[in-house]
Amino acid sequence: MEIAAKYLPAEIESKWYAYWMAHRFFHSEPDGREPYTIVIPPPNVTGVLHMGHMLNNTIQDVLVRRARMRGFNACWVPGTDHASIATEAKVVQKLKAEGIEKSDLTREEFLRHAWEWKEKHGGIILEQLKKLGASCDWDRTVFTMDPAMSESVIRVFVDLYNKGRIYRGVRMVNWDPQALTALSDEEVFYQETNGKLYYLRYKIEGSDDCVIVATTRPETILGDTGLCVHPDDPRYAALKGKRVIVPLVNRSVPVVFDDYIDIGFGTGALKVTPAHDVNDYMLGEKHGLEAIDIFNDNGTINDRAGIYAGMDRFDLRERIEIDLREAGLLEKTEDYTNKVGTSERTGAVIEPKLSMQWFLKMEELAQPALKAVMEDIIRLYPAKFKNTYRHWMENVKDWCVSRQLWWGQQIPAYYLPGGGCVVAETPAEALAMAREKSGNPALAMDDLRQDPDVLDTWFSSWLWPISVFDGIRHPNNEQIDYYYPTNDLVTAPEILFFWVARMIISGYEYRGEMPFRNVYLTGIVRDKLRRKMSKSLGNSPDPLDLIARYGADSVRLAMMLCSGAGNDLMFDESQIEQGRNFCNKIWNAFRLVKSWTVDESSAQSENNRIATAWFEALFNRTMAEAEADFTEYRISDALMKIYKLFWDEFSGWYLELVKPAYRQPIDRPTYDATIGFFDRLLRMLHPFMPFISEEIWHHVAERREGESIMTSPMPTAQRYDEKLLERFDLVREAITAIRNIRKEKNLPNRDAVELYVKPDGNFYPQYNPVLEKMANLSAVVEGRPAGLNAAFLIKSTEYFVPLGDGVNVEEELAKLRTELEYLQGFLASVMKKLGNERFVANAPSAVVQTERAKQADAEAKIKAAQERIETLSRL
RNA sequence: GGGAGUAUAGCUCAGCUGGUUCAGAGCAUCUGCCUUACAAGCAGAGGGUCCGGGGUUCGAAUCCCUGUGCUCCCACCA
Repeated sequence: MEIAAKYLPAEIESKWYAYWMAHRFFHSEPDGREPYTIVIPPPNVTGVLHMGHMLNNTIQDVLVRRARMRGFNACWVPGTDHASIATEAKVVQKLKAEGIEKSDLTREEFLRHAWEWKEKHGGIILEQLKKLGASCDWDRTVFTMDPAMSESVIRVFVDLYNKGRIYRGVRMVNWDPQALTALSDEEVFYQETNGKLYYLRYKIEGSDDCVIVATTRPETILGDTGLCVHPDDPRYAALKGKRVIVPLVNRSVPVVFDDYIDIGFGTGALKVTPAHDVNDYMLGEKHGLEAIDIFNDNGTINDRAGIYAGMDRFDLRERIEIDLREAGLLEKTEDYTNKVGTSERTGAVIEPKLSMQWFLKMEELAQPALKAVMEDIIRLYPAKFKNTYRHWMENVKDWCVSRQLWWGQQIPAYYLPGGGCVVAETPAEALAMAREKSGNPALAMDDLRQDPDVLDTWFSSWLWPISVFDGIRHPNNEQIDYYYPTNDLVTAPEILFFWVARMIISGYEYRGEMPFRNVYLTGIVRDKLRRKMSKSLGNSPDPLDLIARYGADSVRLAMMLCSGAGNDLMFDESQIEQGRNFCNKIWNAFRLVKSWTVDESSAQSENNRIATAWFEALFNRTMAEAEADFTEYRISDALMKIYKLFWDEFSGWYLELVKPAYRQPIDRPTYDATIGFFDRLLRMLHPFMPFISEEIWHHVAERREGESIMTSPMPTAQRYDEKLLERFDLVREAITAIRNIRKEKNLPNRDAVELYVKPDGNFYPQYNPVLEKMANLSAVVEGRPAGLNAAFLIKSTEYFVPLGDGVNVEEELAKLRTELEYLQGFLASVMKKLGNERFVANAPSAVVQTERAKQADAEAKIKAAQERIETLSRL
């Protein structure tokens, strides 16, 4: 059969993915085996695959496939996140393009559009994961707004409310006066804006003196309820107990003292407008100042601002400036640039606005979660994130769980007509509670008003490892009992707090147990300029395009090769080329082996016997090293070792060693050993490169229908002959040295040369067949050649390659002398160390031993060099 | 402003409790080779003030102090 000289992934990938799906290899159900569970960090339901997903999901797939091959009942639960902010924004945008404003729709109408959008786009990202080769149990696909999920979320909210952990409180939100909605911090852009700093005069009550206050927003004086200065500021010491008059408004407000104030900024005096600035709000809380909200939701001024009512906020600023100037209350203005928050959606300038929000008390809940990580019950990889984690958990703030959106789980709080509210899982329960609470049995559902806000998206995803197994609603079901706690979580460090920490908290609160044992924190995928890859920058390649051009295995390999845990990944397409080249290498190694014919009668040659024994040992050593890497989640290191094992050792040395001459057959034992090695190598590679390994695995031996490399057992490290590996390395050194001589002396590779050896304890003649084949020797002769020669030393063994004419004796001598000089210097440094009594006394004996060995080694080499100089000089 | 991390070859990184795997790997570069599996390859080679400055020690890439650069998280300055 003709086999393509280059690996062509496209057909092979779709063929095998379909095969895996048809045989339900990804599916898991509880059984007698030990489970291995990963829950996917659910991607945004309306998102598309980006490079971060590629990295993240490749790692998960490597872990899952490896666990599956190691005999675990592996279960990787996929799903998507409703991502209320991002999805709602997209739906709003889409509707806008159709000429529909969100404000024109009822909540129900809007949600219908949103669900439609979700149905249309929600599956895309999961389909993309399949292209990558992800072995998720697709039968278990979950969406954070599935009825069961939402029910779990609501149940938890009610439970926490009943436990007294959820409360309502006031908080500043970013208000978009154009979209008439609150925005999350992520949706606010801070832009450098040229504005003015206004210096206003506040009259001190009962005096003609003034305090000058600098502000960028003079219009907010309408909401001023205080003036604040630093307690240690000598300029304002006299203001103790005084009140000042707000300009134009003529309101008398107290002067308060707080070390929040930056004495050096402006005049060191701050006007306090609790309703319109976050910091002012904090000051107001602290000092008991009233909050006067002067804005309507659309950014115009409300009735509390007296004569200015109805004006737009920017018109008001100009108007106020004029009025202040006329009243002589404006000291001066200065040009000033500051950062102004604007809406990502509408571009409107954000108005900080007070609003009622729902909060979850965190401090107590956080304790078990803090402890679990600090005591390594849950391990973070890399461990450096423990510090960051601790810092956050020790200073955890209450979690604002309400969002002013429609897409998400609506908060199950119902307000009574006469004030007060009830919190219940269902409207029916709420009604019953409301009737009881109000003492009005006639109360109807329509009399209750449900809180319009939805829950923060993280409030559903923090339950993810439990809720995907329905463990909130049915805490003792078979699934959760079997799969929980999960094993590994793979995610980005950016969401360590938002998501990981909170999952740990909910795990302890709702299962009394950690949600996962290990957290692998990936790096961030950046471009060559170290910029984070993002859609807005347009610097992210399309992952599907990369897969189409290079194959999924190449892309997976590229992601894995350069991504130690927690290290950012500087993405460059050349890395994928490296992956593709490796695929090609594997492919061609397979082509070579496939081309061999077997001679059943001939016995295994000595050369082949050594080769197979050597590779057997090397395979086991590498396997053991890779296993050790895996236990520490050093996945890139493990891959690099396997990569080198295949490319350098198997292809470069082993195959070259056993490769028969052109069109010559190979003996049966060697052929079988080679196929066996290939089989095991493919299985080692499979978690990283599932497609090509499956394809070739089906070619290297006869397989039955339904067999798959992904369900075959992962080889395990066996005991191996270390001595053999050490000795073989000496042979390889000799071969490299001979190749060097050939290159230096221009001895063509195809011309066989003789090798002379002065055998000693470090020379093993049984390996001569290897030497002969790999270095193309005509013979290995004991002793020293008569004429001119090139020599080298390996350990204590001297080797010589006889040379014809054309050797420059002077050049050789010069080279030897510099080498001798270096050796003598080296010996001197070793002797100095050994001559230091404190070193000999204090250093561990092993260290002293190695120094003595260095000494002996150097002395031997010096002796050999001197001898050669003598012989050469005589010529 | 508060906190954390990091600095090693041109690039991306290993280097664990100080001591022969102490200066490493992969990629890139350079030099030979179209050698019947693979030029997406083979064989070789070069490349470093381990960020600067102090200290501890017989001994420091490794531990301590300090300066500088970069990155991230949180809070964002009237």
